[in-house]
Amino acid sequence: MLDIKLLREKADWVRERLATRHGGDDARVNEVLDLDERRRSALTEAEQLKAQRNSASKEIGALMGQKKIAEAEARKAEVRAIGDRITELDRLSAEAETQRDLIMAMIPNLPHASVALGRDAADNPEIRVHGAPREFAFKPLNHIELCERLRLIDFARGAKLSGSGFLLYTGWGARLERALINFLLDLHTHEHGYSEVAPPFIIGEHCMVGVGQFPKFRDQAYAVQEGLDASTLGKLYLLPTAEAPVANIHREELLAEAQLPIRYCAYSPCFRAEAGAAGVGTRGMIRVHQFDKVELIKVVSPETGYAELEAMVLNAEKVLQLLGLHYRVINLCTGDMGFASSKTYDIEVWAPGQGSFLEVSSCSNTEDFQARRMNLRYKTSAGENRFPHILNGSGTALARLFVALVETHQQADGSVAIPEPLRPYLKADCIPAGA
RNA sequence: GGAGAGGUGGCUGAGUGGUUUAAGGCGCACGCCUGGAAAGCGUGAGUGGGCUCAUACCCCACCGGGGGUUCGAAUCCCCCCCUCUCCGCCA
Repeated sequence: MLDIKLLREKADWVRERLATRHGGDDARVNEVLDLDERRRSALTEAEQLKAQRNSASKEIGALMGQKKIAEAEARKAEVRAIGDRITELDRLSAEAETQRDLIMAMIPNLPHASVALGRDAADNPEIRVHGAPREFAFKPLNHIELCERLRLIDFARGAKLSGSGFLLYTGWGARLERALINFLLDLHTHEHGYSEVAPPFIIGEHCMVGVGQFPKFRDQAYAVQEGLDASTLGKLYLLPTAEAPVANIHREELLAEAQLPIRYCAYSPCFRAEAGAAGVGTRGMIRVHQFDKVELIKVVSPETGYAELEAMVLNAEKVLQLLGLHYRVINLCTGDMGFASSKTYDIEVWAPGQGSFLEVSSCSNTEDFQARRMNLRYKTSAGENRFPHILNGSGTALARLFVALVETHQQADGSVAIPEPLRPYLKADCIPAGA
């Protein structure tokens, strides 16, 4: 949510900034300003009348105390008329406010000044590259072939259980997934200073609104209902990312400045309906309805927000470095950024079997956009209440990391070598070919 | 799911229709006092919104949330949420 005061005071500038991003050019700024004006004029009049009524009621109380019943009754009749007008004005201002906030909730965040202008993914500047694609002395297999040969994933039975887009990890595959989760959590908690949290996987609608998933992307979520009781539908959702519950941990709170910075990491499965994406790259494990992810969340002061973002990207990159993977970091241009973000870095890992980069992490500073939506504030030592910056980043997504790992470290004999840092977790230095 | 008890400021705890601008206490900040402290005394302190150049005044709202009754609601009525105790069910 943008600051309504910013819209009032710098409407033209806001419109300009919004126009640089995808979906930002149809933001209904004028409508918001009009509703805001209507709200305030009704509110101001209502408040004046309420002040009148309050003092009149006090007088009536005094008259009653003095047993001047007739006089009191006369005043009552007077005030009753004011009451009707107040009811009407309250209705008008509440209506305008609801409408205003409904539209405000659909307006995306403003891009940070350092973000490159652009239309889409083709305009994303590359920030840095680590390593190089591995050269193979044999013809490398893609992850689907590898998973089938090594029985890491049973694609057919996964689909049999839940439909296409759902994976059944088996044997070494299941163990590798679990090893990766533990490896990531340990790395971020022990080496990078995050505290681990384990959130609910089913979350309230307000959490989705708080991080900006709703109302815009409601059709991308799985809604749950209790049994066949349709009246419970729409209240709870399967989380699309741990960002949704974890960023909301301190919603509606007023933190002390000394509590910042807050750094959380959390493992969770992520559920995505991927509505409209059916048939696009649905084979294998690159785009699925459920995948595991370790998420990083920070709540920090605005002064440190962007330094914390840079640090977060490095924390995510460390994962790929330790696993011996080739990757690049890109900066999403204005036209390619997500709804709630002011600045986003994506990390893409090289997958030899695909011959392409796969997005395994997206690190964003949402500035005060999410904090405002969830009413999370902190009190400065000077006593001022401010909205903190809220950052989120994948550290990292698992399914695609799994793909890059097995495709990159496959051996000529059909086995998959396990990078040294991961060995203690898998309790093995390779996934054997004959498994 | 059933029965009961609760939800008031940073904490505690009064308040069942009108000097309550939410008593009192604890804690907090500042000041006085003191060689310094404690005690004591005094002052101050919440959140959001409106008006505004103003973070100055003034005004409105806020006692879990939302409706209602009333000239006036923390207080009365209705619905919902949460916490606790017991029962049922259950990993």
